[in-house]
Amino acid sequence: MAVTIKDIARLANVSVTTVSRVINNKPEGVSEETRQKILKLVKELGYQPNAIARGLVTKKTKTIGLIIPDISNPFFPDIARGVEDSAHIYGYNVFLCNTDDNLEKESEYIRALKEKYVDGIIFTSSSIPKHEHIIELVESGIPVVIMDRRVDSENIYGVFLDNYEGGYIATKHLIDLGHEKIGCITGPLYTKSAKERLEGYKKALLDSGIKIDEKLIFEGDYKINGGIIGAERLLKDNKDMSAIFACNDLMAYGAYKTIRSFGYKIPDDISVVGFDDIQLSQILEPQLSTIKQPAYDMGLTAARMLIKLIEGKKLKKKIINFRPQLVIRQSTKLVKGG
Amino acid sequence: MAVTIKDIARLANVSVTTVSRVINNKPEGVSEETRQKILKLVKELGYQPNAIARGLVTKKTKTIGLIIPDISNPFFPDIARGVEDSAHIYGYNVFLCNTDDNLEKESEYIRALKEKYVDGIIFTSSSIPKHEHIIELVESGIPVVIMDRRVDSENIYGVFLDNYEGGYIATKHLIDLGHEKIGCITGPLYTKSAKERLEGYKKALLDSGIKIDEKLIFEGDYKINGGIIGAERLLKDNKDMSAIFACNDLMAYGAYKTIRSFGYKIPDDISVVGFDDIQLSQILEPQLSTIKQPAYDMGLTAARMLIKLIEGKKLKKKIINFRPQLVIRQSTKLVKGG
DNA sequence: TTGAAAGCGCTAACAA
DNA sequence: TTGTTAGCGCTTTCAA
Repeated sequence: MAVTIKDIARLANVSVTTVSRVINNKPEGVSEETRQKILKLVKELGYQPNAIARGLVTKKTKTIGLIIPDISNPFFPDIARGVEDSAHIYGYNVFLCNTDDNLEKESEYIRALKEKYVDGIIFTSSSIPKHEHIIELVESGIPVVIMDRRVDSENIYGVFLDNYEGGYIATKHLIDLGHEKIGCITGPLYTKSAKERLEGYKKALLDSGIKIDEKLIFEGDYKINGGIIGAERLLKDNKDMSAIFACNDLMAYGAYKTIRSFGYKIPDDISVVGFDDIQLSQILEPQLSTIKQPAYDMGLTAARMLIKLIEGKKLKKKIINFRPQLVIRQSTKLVKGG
Repeated sequence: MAVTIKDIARLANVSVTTVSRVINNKPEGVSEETRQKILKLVKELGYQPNAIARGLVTKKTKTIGLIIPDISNPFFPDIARGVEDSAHIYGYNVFLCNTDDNLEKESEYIRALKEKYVDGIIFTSSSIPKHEHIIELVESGIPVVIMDRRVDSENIYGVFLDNYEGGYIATKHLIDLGHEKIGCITGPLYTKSAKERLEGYKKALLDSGIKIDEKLIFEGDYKINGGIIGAERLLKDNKDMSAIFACNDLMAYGAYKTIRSFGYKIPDDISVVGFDDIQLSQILEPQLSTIKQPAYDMGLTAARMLIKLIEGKKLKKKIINFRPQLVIRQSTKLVKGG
């Protein structure tokens, strides 16, 4: 049986109220003498407040939920770390939930987190087509911050990346190097991020007076395999293609494999640009030129927003857009004879 | 104000006890008729049990804590995913805690998790030299499963990898390929895993009648940088070295960089073996031969053990040792002229 | 400065 | 089969 506030009170000859005041650092209402007496007992007995009991009366648990598709997708650990660091600073703990973008699991976790009275939820999902349960979640009154993959709804708080701009600058970089026949391996086009990156790609081409060729566009899956298959298709259909924009790094890795298996060299024969800048993109040979998403910072920011929301503080903005950044490494090069 | 058991009771004209029985699926003590009536109301009103209130009385929260050094270290996401999947199956949620192997943070998280009355904790740390707080944690009565990095104490439950064997088979693989001058970049030697891998390396050499040369051993840090520096030192000091055993994949990546910067080819000039088999080891060029740690399975198993412990079920073994497995890819090759 | 008492939402003896 | 009641450990209102 753990020691409780009652035990302390009894031993100190005071009421539980007084002990509670000391435990919670209420500045007034306790004489310095009794405060010291209580603090001493707390230390001696190793008293630890029971957060469950506290939560029952305050309705606050100092706990948030982080709902993501999959922590083993290399894009999410940095986000998770950012969220957790931020939470830890403010004294919160975080529940990790993996949904695999599965609607049912999303609902399950939302229900479980609500039952456990988390103070707020950070939510990422690509299930855009059917997101009633997200809207419902948001409207249910519990503070929610949406991350990374955009959701349409009024009064939503969110941390996003400008995917359109990312697609634009990735493509622009290739164009600046003289490439004109630029392939694009997109993400799954039911996600907003994939659509936006593709739009950015198209706009960059148009702005440079290059015609959009549907044969140069392949719908991938944000996974390595999509890159493998996508590059294969693109290389077969477009003998004169000199560069590929893979809409995430994982697919760029897949493209690397295929390009090599075709006997081409990167970047001499084919330039490649990725998207995300996950850690290992610097280790690949040749190091991948890519669009950096500040995942850690986004996590940090999302948690900070959420906690401000929880604690009723004013937020300057409901939406914070992070700007992607071009990181030039070794996988892109001037077009041959360009 | 959320709907409570009381509301349901009032509307159904029964006592809260009866409602509680239905909510908790107690098989007896409720007529089918009232059960249906209550279930109907539960649905209509969207009643959700309050896990906090429940936890206060039952002392069970259906929550576990996962304490790891750093989720953004590529070795941990798979473990975390395994833990979370297992937990989810049994109806538990998991708190994610990153300690950076910092003793103070470890203690902080342990305290916080106890205050939140988690039912159990899965703990990973490399802070072997000063692990009184871990022993204390274990003795405090809360179910604990130690993961990956071994701790010495009686009655500890744990899921470990046989690092000694891993070090042995990695080295043996190189010896079998004809290598004799084999460098070793170890992990931080205050960790047991690093020591064991090194011991395995030494034993494999001795078993083959090869003398141990301290100049071929470099103490790294399990990070990319350690691999970079370690390979540099080893290459400079040992002109005839033909292979390197890097005690984790991250350091192997670092070694790749250095080896290339020296103008050597992998595996033609220098063979490299890693340890862990994290996802991206298959993507590197050349693909890394390495020792596979079944991280996901280890996570899965650790959580399953913990939950059995929590629920008072019998455990066959207190310690489960996973066996490492050699995965031969393209970074190892017969020694030149061998 | 201090304390009495109510109550958060639920479970679980025990009684009917 | 059903209900009464106490109590989990804490915060908070109100009164002293």
